[in-house]
Amino acid sequence: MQEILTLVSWPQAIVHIDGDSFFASVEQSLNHSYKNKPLVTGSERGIASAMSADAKKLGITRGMPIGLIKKNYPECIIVPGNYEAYMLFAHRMFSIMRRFTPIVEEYSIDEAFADITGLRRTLNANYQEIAVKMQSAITSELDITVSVGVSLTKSLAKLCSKFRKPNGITCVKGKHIHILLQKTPIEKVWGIGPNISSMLRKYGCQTAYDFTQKPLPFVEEKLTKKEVEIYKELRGEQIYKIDTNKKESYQSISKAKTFNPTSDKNEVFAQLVKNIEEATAKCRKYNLAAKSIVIALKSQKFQTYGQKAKLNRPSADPMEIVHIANELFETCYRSGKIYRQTICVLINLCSNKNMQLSLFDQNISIEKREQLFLSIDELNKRFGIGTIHLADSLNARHNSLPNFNIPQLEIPV
DNA sequence: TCTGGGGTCCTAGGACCC
DNA sequence: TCTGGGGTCCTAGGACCC
Repeated sequence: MQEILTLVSWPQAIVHIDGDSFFASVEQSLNHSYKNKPLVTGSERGIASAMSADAKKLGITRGMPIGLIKKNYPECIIVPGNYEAYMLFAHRMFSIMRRFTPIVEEYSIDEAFADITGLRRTLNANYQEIAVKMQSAITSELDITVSVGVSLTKSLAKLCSKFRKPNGITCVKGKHIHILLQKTPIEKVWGIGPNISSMLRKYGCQTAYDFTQKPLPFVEEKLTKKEVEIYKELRGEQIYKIDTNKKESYQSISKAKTFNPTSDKNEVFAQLVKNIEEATAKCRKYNLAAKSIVIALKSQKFQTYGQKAKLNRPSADPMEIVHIANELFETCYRSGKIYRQTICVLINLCSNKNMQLSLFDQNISIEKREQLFLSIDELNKRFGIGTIHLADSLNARHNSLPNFNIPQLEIPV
């Protein structure tokens, strides 16, 4: 038996904070009449995105169709997602954490890590007390609850925050890590999914502890770099640093939308064009341009057919991309087949600054079009997404006309 | 969970070059 | 024509996350 390393109890202290049913909690914080009631968010997507504790008690789960919830749980409050509010709450949560330490990583909309190593003296409290202070500041100022984990590494802190939920706090120092790991089934480890865990179970690893007791050469031989890193993290060795950089760019941007299954070619293509418009708009928002695109169609039977193409030049121009996508679409689309989703992925993104124009591009028309789409972005921002769109996506929009008195403008490709 | 939407990173294998 | 060895880059696809 190998001993898990940690002669010192706290070589480093990492906090992980995880919002409890975050979207639902924000809705309840904003509207007190929702408190202590079953509530789900996500009506605009047709499935439950998040459920309040009372909704969970009824048996409502993530991904459950909204129609089914309405039918079976008429008492449940159903609201559309309000992402701006969720982001605002997230920002507040992160700033509260930054009062304690500048080393904060915004991991997702409802999760963050913080490094509080060495702050006991400054803050005049032990690590657990610091975590408790963070938690109560968030709860009292935002009126939501969060679960908190503290341990030696990000992977361990994440296990801790999951250990007691909701509104829990779990603090595990080096000499007690084995207890936490023994109570953690292998598939609950962050980064170990169904595939790797079923493989590890075949080698006798039922719990995270069993995994950490395998010799390092075994892990290196049977698994990949990622699992080796997780193995070390679980043994208390810090591999993943806290990344304080804010996310400001993307490797890829995708848009997918499920619709009522149809074999109507024009409608399927219109759905694709709509996705392209939305993806390229996001691309322009971040001053990015795509070097390649992928389009895919998902059939009613959940088979996916995709095609990829390189663009002549990096672009975020929907008219240009629709043109290429049209050719790809023709090779994917099978007449008579019923489709339920189209997907557009912009990949190999680069900055749109200093973009090289190819020899044959007509610079003036490209610049004019860029101006045009910037103006359209501004209008869509002011009056609502889809106020102005390409004529090709009209067939995908008949159910979602905006309800204000601006005529729909369409731009022919 | 008869299955929504948006991401990231890693690896193996092929193409191509010296 | 056969053979050797090494490097880089790209791509498809797997696996996982929230």
